[in-house]
Amino acid sequence: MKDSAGDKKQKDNVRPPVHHTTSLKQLAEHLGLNPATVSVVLNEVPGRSIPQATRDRIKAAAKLLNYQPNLLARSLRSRRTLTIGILVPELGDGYHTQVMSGIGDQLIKAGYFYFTAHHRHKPSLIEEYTRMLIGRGAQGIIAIDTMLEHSIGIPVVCVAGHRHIEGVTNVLLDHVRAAELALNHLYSLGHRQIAFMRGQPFSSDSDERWKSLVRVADKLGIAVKPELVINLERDMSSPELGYPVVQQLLAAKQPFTALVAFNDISAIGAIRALQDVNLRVPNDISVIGFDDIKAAAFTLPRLTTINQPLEEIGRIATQSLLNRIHNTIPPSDEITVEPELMIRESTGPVKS
Amino acid sequence: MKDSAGDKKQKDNVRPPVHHTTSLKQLAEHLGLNPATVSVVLNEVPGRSIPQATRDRIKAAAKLLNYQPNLLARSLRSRRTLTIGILVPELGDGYHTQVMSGIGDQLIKAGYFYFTAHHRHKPSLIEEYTRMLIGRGAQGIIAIDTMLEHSIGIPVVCVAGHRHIEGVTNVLLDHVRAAELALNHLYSLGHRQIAFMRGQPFSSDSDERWKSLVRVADKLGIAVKPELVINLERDMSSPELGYPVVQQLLAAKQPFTALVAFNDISAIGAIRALQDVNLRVPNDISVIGFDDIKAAAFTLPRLTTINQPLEEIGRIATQSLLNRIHNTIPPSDEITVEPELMIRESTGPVKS
DNA sequence: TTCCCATGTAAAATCGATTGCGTAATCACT
DNA sequence: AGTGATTACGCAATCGATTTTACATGGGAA
Repeated sequence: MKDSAGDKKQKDNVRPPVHHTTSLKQLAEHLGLNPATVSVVLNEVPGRSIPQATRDRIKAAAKLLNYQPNLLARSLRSRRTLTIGILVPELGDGYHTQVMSGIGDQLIKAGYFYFTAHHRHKPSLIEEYTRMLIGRGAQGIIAIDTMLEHSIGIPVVCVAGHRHIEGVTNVLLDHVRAAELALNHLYSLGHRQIAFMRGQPFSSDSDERWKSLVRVADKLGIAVKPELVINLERDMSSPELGYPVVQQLLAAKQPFTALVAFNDISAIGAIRALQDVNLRVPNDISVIGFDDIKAAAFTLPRLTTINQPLEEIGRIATQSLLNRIHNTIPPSDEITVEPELMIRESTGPVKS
Repeated sequence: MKDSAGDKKQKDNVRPPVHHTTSLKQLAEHLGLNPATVSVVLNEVPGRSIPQATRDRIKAAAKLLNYQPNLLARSLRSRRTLTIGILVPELGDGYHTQVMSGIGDQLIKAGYFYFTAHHRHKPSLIEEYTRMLIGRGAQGIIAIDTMLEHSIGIPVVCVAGHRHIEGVTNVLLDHVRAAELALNHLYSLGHRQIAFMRGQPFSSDSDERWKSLVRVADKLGIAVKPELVINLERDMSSPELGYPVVQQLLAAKQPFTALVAFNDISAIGAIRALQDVNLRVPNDISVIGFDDIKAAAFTLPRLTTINQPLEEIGRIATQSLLNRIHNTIPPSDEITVEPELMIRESTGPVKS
C-alpha cells in the first residue's frame, strides 16, 4: 500500500484535483457527449428524455472529475447571481454586525452570498457603492442604518430606515413602544428630572427615537428641558462617544436624576463620565441604554436597556428581501419589531 | 426653468435611467459601431488607433446611456473577478469585525469586493464555504481565526493562523513579545501567584498564546500552577465567556493576586465575577486582558491589556493577499505584528 | 409497407464583454 | 501610378454555462 511517489505534491491521500477545475465542455468531451446533454442531466431539467444509464454515467463522471459549475457563467446566462449587497456605515460595530450575523445565517440557507460595503456615512460613497453592487450582480440590497435617497431599480430592504421609497421595505423597531418602556420604567422609579441624549444626525434612528421620546415624555408629563438635552455629534462606535457630552451636561449644573442614553455604547461612556466625578449609578443617577448589546449585561453596574432583537431584525430583513426578489408574496412597505425592557442595575429609585 | 412634467417618476433632475441597463452591444448599435471598438475605447486599450473624435463620441454616448459594463461577463472572459472571500468564525464579534474593517478599507482601494462567510468553527462548513467562495470566483481568501487544513489552489492569507501550509501567508502577533509585556508588567508590580486563562481549543491563537505565556513565565521564575489554570470551552463572544470559569477558579480556593485573561471579552466577564464576590480589581486581584477592544478603555476599572493592531492586521493581510494574487513580490510565509501594553486601571501593585 | 411520433442526442444561439487578427481605406512617397 | 505604411475599424473566437431548436433512429400503428 505504499505510495510510490509519482508526484511530489501528492503528499496527502488521493484527493480530487481541486486546483484544475473541470469545465462542462471538458466533462462532455470526456464522456463523448454534448455539453448540452450533460447540463440537462446535471441540472435535472424536467421533460427531457435521457436514459437512466446515461444519466448515471454523466453523474459518475462529474463526481470523478470534481466538476463544479462556473457560477459566473451560469449567472451570466440565467441572470440569477444568488448574490445580494449589504450597505453598512461601519464594520467593527456591535449593532451593525449583529444584524449582519442574522442576515448571513438566513442568506446561506437560501443559497445566497453577499457583498459588504461600508461607507462611513458618506453620501457619495453610499451612491457609489450602490452602483458597484448592482454592477457586480447584486439582486437586492440590504441597507443597515443607511440613508438611501431614492429607489435604485432592484429590491431593497432598509434596516432602521424611515423614509418611504418605492421598492423599499423598512424594517424598524417600534420606537414609540421603546420610548414608553424606557420612560415608564424611569417614571415608575420616581424620576421626573430626566436628561436625554440625542443620536447623531447621520444615524438613521436618531430622529425617530427622539420624536418618540418627546411624545411619550409629554404624555407622562415629563418636561424635556433643553438644558438637559445633549447631542451626539461624533462618528464613532466606542464608548468614548458618550463621555464628553455627559461632562458638558454636568457642567451645565442642571439637576437631574436619570439619563436616557442614545444607545448602549454611549451609555457605557456616559456611566464612566458620571463615575469619574464620583456620581454613583444608579444611586445618584439612573442610566438607561438602548440596543442591549452583548456587553451591556457585564458592565458595572449592569446596564438597564431597551433590547432590540438585532439578529432577528437581520433575519426578517433578509426574508423580506428574498420575498421581494422572488416575488412570492406582495411586499410590505414596513415591518416593525418589538423592543423589550431589560431591567438590570443601572436604574434605581430616585433618592427621596 | 419649470419642469414640464413629462414623466411622473422623473421628479428629480434629469437622471439617467438607472433601471434599464445598457449593454455594450446596444451602445455599439446606437453608435453604429462594432462592440469591439467601443470596448477598446472605453477600456483605453493601448496600441489601438482610434481617432479622438470617435473616442469622444463613444464616451459621450456611454455617459448618456449610462453604460455600466457587466462585471460578470467581464470576469468570465478575463478571469479576474476582483473578488476575494473572507472566512470568519463569527460576525458580531469585535475582534473579527475590526480586522474585517481594515480588510474592507484596503480592498476597496484596490477595486476589490469581498464575500463573507461565517462558519462558527465547524470544520465541515469551513471546507464547504471555501469551495463555494472559489466557485463564486474568489481570487483569494483571507481566513480570520480559522483553521485551514490544506492548501486550496488560490492564494490564502490566514490571520492568526499558525500552521505552515504551502501557498498560505500567516499574519500573526508576536506572541512571545506579548507574553513578555503582560508578565513583565505583572511581575514588576510584585505579582508571583498568577492565574491563567487558556483560550478555547478551536480558537487559533489559543495554543500559541499559551505556549508563549508558559515559556515567559518560566523565564521569569513564575510558577504556572495547574490549579490556577482555567480553560475556556464555550463558543461565545460575550463577556459571559469569562464569568463561570472565574467562579470555578475561586471555588478552588488557591490564592492568587493576578489573572491573565485570554482576551478582553473574557476579562470583562472575569472582572464581573470577581466583583460579584466582593473582590476589588485591582486592589485584591489584578486582571490583564488581551486584544484592546474598544470597550476596554471604558470598563470599571478600565482594562489593562495587550493591544493588537487589529485594523492594521487586516490591512497587512489584504496587502499580502493582493501581492500573492498579482505575483508582484515573492510572498512571505509569515508576517508578525507587534503588540503593545496598554496600562490602565485593572492592574496594580500586589498588596503588601 | 408507410407514416408518425417518441426517444436520445447534437447543434447552435445566447448571456455581455474582451482580444487577436484581418482588411478596406487613406496617406506618403518615389 | 505604383508601393508600402498607417489608420480606423470590423470579424469572429472565446470565457462556461443554459436553452431552444433540429435531427437521426427505431418502434408501433394504420
